[in-house]
Amino acid sequence: MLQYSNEKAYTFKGGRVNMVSISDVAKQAHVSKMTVSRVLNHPEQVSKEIFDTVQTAINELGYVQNRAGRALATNKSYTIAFVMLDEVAAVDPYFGQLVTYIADILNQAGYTMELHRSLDNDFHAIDGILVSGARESDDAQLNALTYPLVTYGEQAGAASVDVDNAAGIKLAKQHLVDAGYEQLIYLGLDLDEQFAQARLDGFLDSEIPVDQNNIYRIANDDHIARSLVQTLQLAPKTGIVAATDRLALGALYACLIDQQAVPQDVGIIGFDGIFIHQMGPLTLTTIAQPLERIAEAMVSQLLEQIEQQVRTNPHIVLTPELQLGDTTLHN
Amino acid sequence: MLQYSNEKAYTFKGGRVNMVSISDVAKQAHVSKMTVSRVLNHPEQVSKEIFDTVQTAINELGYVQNRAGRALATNKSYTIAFVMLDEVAAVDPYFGQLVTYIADILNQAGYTMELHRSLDNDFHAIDGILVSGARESDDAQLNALTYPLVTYGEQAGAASVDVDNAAGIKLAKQHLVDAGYEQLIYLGLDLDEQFAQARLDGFLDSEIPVDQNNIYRIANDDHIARSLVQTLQLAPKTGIVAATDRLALGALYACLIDQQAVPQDVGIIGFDGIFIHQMGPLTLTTIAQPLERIAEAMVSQLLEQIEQQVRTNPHIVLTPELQLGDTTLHN
DNA sequence: TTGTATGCGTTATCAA
DNA sequence: TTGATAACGCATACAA
Repeated sequence: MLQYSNEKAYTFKGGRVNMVSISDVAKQAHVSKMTVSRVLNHPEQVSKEIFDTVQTAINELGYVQNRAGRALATNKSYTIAFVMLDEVAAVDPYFGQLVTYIADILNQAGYTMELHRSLDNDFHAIDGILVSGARESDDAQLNALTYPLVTYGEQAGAASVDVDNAAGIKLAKQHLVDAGYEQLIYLGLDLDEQFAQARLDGFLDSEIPVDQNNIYRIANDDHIARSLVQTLQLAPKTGIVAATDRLALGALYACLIDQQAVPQDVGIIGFDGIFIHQMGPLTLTTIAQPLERIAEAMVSQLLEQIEQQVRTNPHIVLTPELQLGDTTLHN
Repeated sequence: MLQYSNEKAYTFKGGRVNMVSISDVAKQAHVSKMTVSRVLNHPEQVSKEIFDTVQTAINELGYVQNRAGRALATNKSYTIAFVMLDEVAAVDPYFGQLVTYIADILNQAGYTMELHRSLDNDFHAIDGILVSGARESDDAQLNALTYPLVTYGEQAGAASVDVDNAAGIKLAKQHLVDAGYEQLIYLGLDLDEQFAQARLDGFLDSEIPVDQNNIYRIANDDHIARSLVQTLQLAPKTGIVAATDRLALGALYACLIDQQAVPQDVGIIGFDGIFIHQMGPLTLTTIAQPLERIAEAMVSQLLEQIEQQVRTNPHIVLTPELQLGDTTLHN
């Protein structure tokens, strides 16, 4: 099923085209290579006249800096590795957003982002590493890395950026109570990971007492959540706190199928706020992870380590925000 | 809301740690630099004894090749730029999968993948470019690039890999007819893009005649699709062909709310098969884009250009596949 | 089979 | 303010 049609074909002379180097620019501008280098890196040290001459030459020749040469000379590559250890199938939409934000922010700072999917390969020519989806079993490998490093999610022995998961769930509870829901149910994850535990802890927080019998822990699957919720006898004015938007969506389906009025009789609030919350028959009310702020924090912490040439291990915690949708009552 | 706790802090001596070079290995193994280089690049030219000695030295010292040095010497960087021009919010889950496949495949081939989000920045130190989400307005910029280039989706003057959208929709029609649905409705996109037109063309294909009055074109939004379908009088045994899974999901919501039996009375089939199709109360039957094959085709076509040092413009078309779900009747 | 000399493009150092 | 020289780490060409 392949269609080939060679309309235009030209060779890349000598491997690549456009091999204008700093020497070519220097010749064209009748100055030394160093002067050209200074125009690029320390323009304040160059006289206005020469600066203009060199700039003109650069434009005329279409000179583009060769990063390999610079990397070799400066021992800096202006490249950051983003290592994505999560299973994409499980975290899909979140991944796309995070990687995009990080790439954009790094780009603005003059860096390039490489994408890696494993810690096993050697890293070459990078100035630092960002990691998402690391587990405890990755600790040894992470600690063996000799690069500036920031992880997403708490990690021993490494700088990290994380969301305050417990605070997020407390926010969710408060919102449901404020909206007049009287009985709270928790649809949680049966995962043995730190964030899952923290979200459960948030639900168990004593400020708003809850009934231990109303806590369920299942896999992060909307179909399973739907089945579970369909077995429950939901009293009027029930508020469902789901540990993820995906679970919340399952609860919503259950209500829809069983003719429960959402948000009048049952309120549903999810967690994450990334794509999935808007994929239901109703837009979910959710606790939104501040992905852009997460990306910014990860990058700025990493660049600080690079600049200071010191590896530090701060644990930066960001508070998620309530994002109103159509599955809870509110003004 | 920041918590800092510096447990361990050490400096990166001289910018980075671990600056073992080929010279250090050579010294340790009592050979010349060239012999070390050969062990790495042409092991067959080296005697077994020396090979082992050098390998031992490499392991002992923890030597990692410096890519900048190699790039400078060989004029190859073993780095590919993947330029993602799509709006992430619109194509979210698809993007995550594609970029992941491409990164993995490139990695296996010994390449590193950089992620870019614009064609505006200069590209340095790359061997080739992959592009997704280009529009006609990007043609000029793409043609100005002097690197080996492959785009996803048809593009003038560049090699491209695309899905046979018309064939996919024809597959969908055939499946619905085979399943016994008698009246076909098309829920299409109002976009002015090539793929949207191709999918419509597939529905209009004369092999299975359709009624022009049963064609609707809207934005790619499940809420809008739901509203639209709710206004339709769906005769029993109606088959809905949706141009995207997101539109199909909207149709499914409409049926659910209006108590139409899916798949018994109404059959629904989507297009894309990436994440969204499994996010509904029922798993969608869909025409799945072969993302992994797309990624493989893009990479292999690009590497071929790089190897041959020739820019060619084949148009590679891949056929999508029917993926059965719970929204159509079948055995 | 192994070693020597040279150059890739850039920047830092030092001298003018 | 500008320029000459050396160095970064590696691989190619050539010599031994």
